[in-house]
Amino acid sequence: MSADHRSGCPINLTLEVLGDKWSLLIIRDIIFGNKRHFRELLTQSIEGIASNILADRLKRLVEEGVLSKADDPSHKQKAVYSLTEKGIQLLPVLAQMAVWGRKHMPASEELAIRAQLLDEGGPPLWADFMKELRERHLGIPLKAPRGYVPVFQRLQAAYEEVVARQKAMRRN
Amino acid sequence: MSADHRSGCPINLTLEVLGDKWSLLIIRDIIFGNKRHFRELLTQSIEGIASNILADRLKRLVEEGVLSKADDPSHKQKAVYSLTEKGIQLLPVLAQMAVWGRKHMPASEELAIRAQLLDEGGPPLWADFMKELRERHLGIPLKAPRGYVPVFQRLQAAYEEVVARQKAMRRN
DNA sequence: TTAACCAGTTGTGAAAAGCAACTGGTTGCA
DNA sequence: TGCAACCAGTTGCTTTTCACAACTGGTTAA
Repeated sequence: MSADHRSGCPINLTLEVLGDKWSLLIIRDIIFGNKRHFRELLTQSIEGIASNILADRLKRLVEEGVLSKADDPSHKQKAVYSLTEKGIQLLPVLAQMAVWGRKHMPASEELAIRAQLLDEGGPPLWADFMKELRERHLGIPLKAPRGYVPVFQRLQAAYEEVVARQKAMRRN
Repeated sequence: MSADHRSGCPINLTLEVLGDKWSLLIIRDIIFGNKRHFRELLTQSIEGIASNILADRLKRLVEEGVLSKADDPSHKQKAVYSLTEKGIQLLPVLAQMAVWGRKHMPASEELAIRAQLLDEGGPPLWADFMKELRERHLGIPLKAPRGYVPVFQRLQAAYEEVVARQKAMRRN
């Protein structure tokens, strides 16, 4: 344990990196929303993060090795943020937090559906999702059986279905 | 979702309750260290929490229904903090954070051993541990098979073994 | 009766969060 | 070529939270 840590406890060390109100939300948006650019993360964050805080957190997460930053070849000014393997392995942490929040807090239905699927699928589903993230963020080819529907797509479809159903309900 | 939440996302709601550097450390000490009193949590915290912050967090966690507070019958002034079911169900979150921290951060050996056992035991071990916590904090009798060694005790023994081994190493 | 213990509270300065406006550059289109 | 929209942030400012040390008023055991 180096002198800049409060203790060598694994839980404490995790909290030193992620123990604030925004870092894990940014990672959530990258993982579940596939937000890769500063502007996407800024303007499409439902909680409304401030630009200076976003800039600070992205910098910290890159320094900590949770994210990596690269130039977007299609646009000189665009930066692309990717998860590292260290970042991808935060999925189980996020999944457990989602399960707990859904069960014990007043989650809204359309945002809780992903948590429900993550809960029902459990660790095997998370492992599949992590393989998809490795393909997307690390360029590691995904060997999927024929007919495989990506977890990302299943979560997205379930979310959109709930939103559509809510819209239909409101019309009546 | 009520107006005092930034969003109805389960992950966000979890972070609104636990998204700071201390709340989960307090819960860690209650779960893994069986610290139940203010003074225990204050003086035996390896990270060194300040008394006003501890008081504030305990108050918040009680308000949020993660902890409950009761008088200690053996001492008029003593307050006993217990986990609620909502608090007990944070164990998987803590376990995943411990696993992540151990793997990706410079955890010290004696504090990492618990994380290793939690990792190896996985969800079945966590479920056993949660039953023990229900007995200790909620008074729900634990029906254990004969010869059952509590998870709490196994974690404690493993920790002490590492400490003893380290001490022996230092003598040479 | 006195020293140690109990759960906190108070006062203060330092750090972090939050908001709005702004910077300097790039790109696509007329 | 010129201009509007877009890009990743930065700056200055106010408000809120954190952190440390000292302190409070009461309880318990010897």
